[in-house]
Amino acid sequence: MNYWLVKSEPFKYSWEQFVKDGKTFWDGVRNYQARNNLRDMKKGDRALFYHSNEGLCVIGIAEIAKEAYPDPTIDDDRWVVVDLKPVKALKQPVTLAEMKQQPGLENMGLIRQGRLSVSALTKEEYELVLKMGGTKP
DNA sequence: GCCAACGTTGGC
DNA sequence: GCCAACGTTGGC
Repeated sequence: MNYWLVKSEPFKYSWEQFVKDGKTFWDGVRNYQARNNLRDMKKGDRALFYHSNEGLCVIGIAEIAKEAYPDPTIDDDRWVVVDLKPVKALKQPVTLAEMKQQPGLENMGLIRQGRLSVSALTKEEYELVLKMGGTKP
């Protein structure tokens, strides 16, 4: 099982909307590194759902429901999407500021390379963030 | 709204 | 294939 972190601007697609939809395909990735991460996702992997721009916090957990397939929204086979479904919200959102202060998270993709919209997490990082959010895996 | 970080593009 | 210019992202 692998662990990931995906970012979304709440204006564009919020956690609330995600929960309401029950499932979504993760499109709009136009960055090769992020794309490669998407391709590495396996069904059943877990991903933290992060709100950028507003909130600046990890707000919930998603699960990969379907592995990467060509982006249906554009005619360009360079880009792929994955299907995600919500698992649960964190009891307590974990903010970027908290994660920056947290020993053990200094190598997180989100902190080292803030602009990357899809990044990989280690199991330790993933579990630490959940713990900070008062949530059991 | 500003600015830093980073990726991409295009001229040579 | 290098590198400067430019565009985009996202935190502050």
